[in-house]
Amino acid sequence: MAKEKGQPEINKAFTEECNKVLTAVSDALYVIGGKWKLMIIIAMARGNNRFTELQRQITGISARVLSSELKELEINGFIEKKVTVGYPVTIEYQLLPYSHMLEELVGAMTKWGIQHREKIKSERASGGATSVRV
Amino acid sequence: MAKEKGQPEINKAFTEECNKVLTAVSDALYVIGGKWKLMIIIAMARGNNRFTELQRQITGISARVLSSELKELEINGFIEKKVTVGYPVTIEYQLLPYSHMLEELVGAMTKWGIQHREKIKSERASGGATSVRV
DNA sequence: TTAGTCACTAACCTTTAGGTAACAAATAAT
DNA sequence: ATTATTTGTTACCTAAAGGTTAGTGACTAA
Repeated sequence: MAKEKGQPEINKAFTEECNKVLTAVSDALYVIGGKWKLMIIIAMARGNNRFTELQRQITGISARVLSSELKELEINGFIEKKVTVGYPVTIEYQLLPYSHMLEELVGAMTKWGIQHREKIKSERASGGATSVRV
Repeated sequence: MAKEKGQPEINKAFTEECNKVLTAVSDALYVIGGKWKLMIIIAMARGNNRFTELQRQITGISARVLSSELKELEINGFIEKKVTVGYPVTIEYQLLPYSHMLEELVGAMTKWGIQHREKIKSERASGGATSVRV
């Protein structure tokens, strides 16, 4: 079937565009991948700025994990830790502008997640098992 | 500071919207999270439909992982395995329509990933270490 | 005949993400 | 005086993700 001998320059352009996208997505997943990073940013964007608030809003996260994720987010320039000296000392985390660049991504993911849940629900309702053939 | 005594109904609306988004994102991450799922879908959308093509296009993935990820993608309705009987038997994977609903998400992630890489590069160039202050 | 490709699978191992529990220092509430 | 809350840290452990190596059966090319 002449394998990849035909249209070599078209193939190459495709491959390059593909690599560009793959690299970008891989980069993104590297910093915001994992179970919690986006969730923390989402909760903070909705006014949860204290450690305990975050722990309450994000069900299932433990103090240990929240603490280490906050540190990573700070190192990567997404958030800032603000310590207000006084009695008592209060600690607040603030989103930095860089976090807002994630809004489009979060929006797209939210939209997809809602559609996905709908799909699963309607599949359950109509008794359609997730098909596996061959 | 009257903590959460003021504006209780506004707080509640915020919390609920927040929960909705958190649930949606969590649902999305559950099915398309991880290092490889999106990458496979991206490569397939660009014409890589054979096992070996995918292995070549997606640098770093092993046969074992590719095989198991393809199975999961099939179970979740993203792709389909097509076996063409003949000499030799050929096996092709096809994206199902459901995969195309990920396009917006992939687009947003690609865009962000590219911006992120630019940011890192310019930080490196200007000698700015990723700041950590307490 | 030998070597190579395709599409995997099995067995095994390492790494990392994340969970659990306990503790701590300070202040607030009863 | 005691108990609870806030904001974590530390040590330990498990489970899941993913990597490595080898091998298979069917075909193809040299």
